[in-house]
Amino acid sequence: MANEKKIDCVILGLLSHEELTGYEIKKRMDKTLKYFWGASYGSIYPALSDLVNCGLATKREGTENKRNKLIYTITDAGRSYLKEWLALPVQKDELRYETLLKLFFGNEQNTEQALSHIKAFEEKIKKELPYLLEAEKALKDYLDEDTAHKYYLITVEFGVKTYRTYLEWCEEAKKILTDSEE
Amino acid sequence: MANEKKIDCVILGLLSHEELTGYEIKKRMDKTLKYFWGASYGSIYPALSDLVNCGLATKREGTENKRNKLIYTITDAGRSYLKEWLALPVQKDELRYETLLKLFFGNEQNTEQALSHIKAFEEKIKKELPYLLEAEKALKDYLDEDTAHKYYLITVEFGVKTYRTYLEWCEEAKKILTDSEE
DNA sequence: CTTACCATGTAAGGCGTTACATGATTCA
DNA sequence: TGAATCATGTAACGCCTTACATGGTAAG
Repeated sequence: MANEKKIDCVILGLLSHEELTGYEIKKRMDKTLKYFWGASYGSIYPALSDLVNCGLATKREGTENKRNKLIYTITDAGRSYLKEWLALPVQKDELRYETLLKLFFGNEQNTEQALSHIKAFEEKIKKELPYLLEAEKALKDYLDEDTAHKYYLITVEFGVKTYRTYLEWCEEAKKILTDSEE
Repeated sequence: MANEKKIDCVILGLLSHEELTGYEIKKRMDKTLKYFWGASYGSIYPALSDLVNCGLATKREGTENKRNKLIYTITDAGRSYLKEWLALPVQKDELRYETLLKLFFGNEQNTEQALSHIKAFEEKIKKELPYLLEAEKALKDYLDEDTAHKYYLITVEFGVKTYRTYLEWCEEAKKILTDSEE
């Protein structure tokens, strides 16, 4: 198996508590993981083939509501591999915010432009925050139903807290720019 | 010119207020931009060549303290290009935290392991925060010296605020895990 | 009947890192 | 004299996204 390819680990993680198709994996990721780990079909389907080739998952055909599906299941080897990866220290946490990049060079543009970048960022966050709050509520209500829920909650809390901080920062950033204008 | 290649824009941004060598560009980025935009020599040097080929920068040889250097200067075309890019809306702000990924799948490992990922994250943040605070102080003290400083301050404030929130989150995350143990 | 969603994939290309290769100078 | 830092690059490779290609089903 290739060394610690993250997309493989993510998929194994998702498969570790239910069988899924490639399409469903993408949906799961778009709903819950996309805040800290994105993936496209172009990386998911090839990764699934690799996992099968390496014996970390198995593939079988299935039919559901008249639709043909390729259902993937994690193997024991897959579970071991996942556990080994989880035990290793984190290699990299990376943040790449183009918004901050453009603001950093704000002196080369006019104040209005910088403000509009901040406002666009603010709107995006305000649009996404309700989904996180919804997830937070659902997880808190059913925390005891599944031991996995507290781990999901931890990651959602990260999102809620940072998003609220982002909004506070937007206010402060706008203030710094408008105060210095007059 | 290739369409909006970010590394080109970053370099032009840095060149927009001083001439620099490739080596110095890397140092600048490691000190200030690395919190939201990283880059390696393997991307910087080729990008510099591209910029010269496209007429967005010029290269000249220079000697300083007995050392030979290749000094890059932004051209008028380079300034225009930078301004155009700054005026365009932000395309993507991306966060990729492997720490959150491993915690999301925490149910597949033991609580101790999950806690150790949180602690490692906490330590990394605690180690970096002082540098941000130092930069914050310096920028606030000399805010009026240069109109660019308020833009730098905005990005540093982003770091300070989010890092403090990260530390609060670490406490909460640890609490969620240990409370559910007993 | 046509739009949206379900479902699976491939190919080309972009973008970047790591490791390698080289060599000068400074400082302890 | 050996390590650290200054300084510039290349090559191989990894990993991912975008766009393309295809076709079935559900719902309005």
